[in-house]
Amino acid sequence: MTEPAEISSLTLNRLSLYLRCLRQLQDAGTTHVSSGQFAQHFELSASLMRKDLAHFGEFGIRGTGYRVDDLAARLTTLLGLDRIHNLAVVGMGSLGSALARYLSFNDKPFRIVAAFDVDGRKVGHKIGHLVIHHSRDIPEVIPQTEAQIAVLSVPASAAQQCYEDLTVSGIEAVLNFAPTQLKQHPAVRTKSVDFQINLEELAYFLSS
Amino acid sequence: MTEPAEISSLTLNRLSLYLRCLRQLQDAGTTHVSSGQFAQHFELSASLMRKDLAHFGEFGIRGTGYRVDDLAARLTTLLGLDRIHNLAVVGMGSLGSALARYLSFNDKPFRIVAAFDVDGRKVGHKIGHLVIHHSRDIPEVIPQTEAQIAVLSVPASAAQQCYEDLTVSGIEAVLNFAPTQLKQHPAVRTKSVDFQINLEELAYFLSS
DNA sequence: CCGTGTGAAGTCCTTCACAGCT
DNA sequence: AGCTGTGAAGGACTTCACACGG
Repeated sequence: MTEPAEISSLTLNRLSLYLRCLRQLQDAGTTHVSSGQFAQHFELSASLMRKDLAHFGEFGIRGTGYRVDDLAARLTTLLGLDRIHNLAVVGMGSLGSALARYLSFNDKPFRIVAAFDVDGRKVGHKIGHLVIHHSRDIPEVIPQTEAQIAVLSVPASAAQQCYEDLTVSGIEAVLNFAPTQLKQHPAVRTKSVDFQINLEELAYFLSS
Repeated sequence: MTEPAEISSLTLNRLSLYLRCLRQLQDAGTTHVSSGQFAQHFELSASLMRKDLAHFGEFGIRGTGYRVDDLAARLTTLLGLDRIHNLAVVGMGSLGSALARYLSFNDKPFRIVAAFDVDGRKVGHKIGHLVIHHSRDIPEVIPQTEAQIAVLSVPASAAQQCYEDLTVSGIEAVLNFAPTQLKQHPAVRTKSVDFQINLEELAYFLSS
């Protein structure tokens, strides 16, 4: 009813999605919405949305629906997006730089506090106001920062080593972009974003 | 037994993953592997792997396991990765450029045949040997190429419009990187890679 | 005897359908 | 009357456990 027993990834990801959609409604000036209208507009499931929300309590008004501002605010708090989370980016190749740039827009609840690369030509240079450290110094530098989450955007061949350096440096979570199956550390929450596998899935269904 | 009834995304994604792992074994010189050894080495499930493969036939030898080369070859064919698939990249910002660069390594079964952006300073310039077209010309240019899959890496605000232009131009599949819920076209297979939502999931579980 | 291939069991996730609140 | 919140039904995915082939 009130407290998260153990919430599934799928539900959590949808909650993020709902919040994003609610913000679109806010921008459009919509103040109230029912689960049915919401589902139709964004091509989602109304009953699933209600079930997802039910994990955390009651958010709506029977007979009326949901107040957009209220639901958005409550989801923001619930997901912890009213706090700033500090990130370390490991691997400042083109992907790492793109992610860093994207995350540096400061209306977001994420802030980059450390950057690493193995390339001697990049080390010491600045990206924004941030010095790039050598990857070998991860265990030394991370504890001096408040970084909780690491974004791992190194080549597949270097990913496992970097991952392990991060785990010993006290990082709490890792978002991996390297196309490799990491041997996971149980105390570090780890997710992979694997665009290659998604592309291969699409390719499978093509006619020719 | 033999023919794909209707294969799930989850199974398909794992098949891609198995193939990737098998290639690591090939590089290490391993010629034979049982599902148990494989699962232990890569932290996967042995019985699930066998079930996944069972969708497509029999691949192993009872009492022995799998021949690495053979299984890798059969998965490659099965997933259609022995053919080249042509891509269009829409949105040549830092993310689109990073993806383009990554995909241009030519041992991969993907080849970029068209690139688009709205930025007048980029249009007409070349990325590698490829001219960047204006996004408004998508419906005109795409049919002249053999592009089957589009990679959509534009800002969220432009994603829906670009998506629709792509669908009318005859694209068969879209891999969306924009953090927005697309209104999907039924004839176009569409997947989203949403790194923001994954990051928010990690943030949820952090202590402070 | 070992490991695959596979029905059956179990678990997790989604949809249905309706009681109850507004 | 309309819509939420929710038990119960249904479906999808994973794990179990063992018959069978090598």
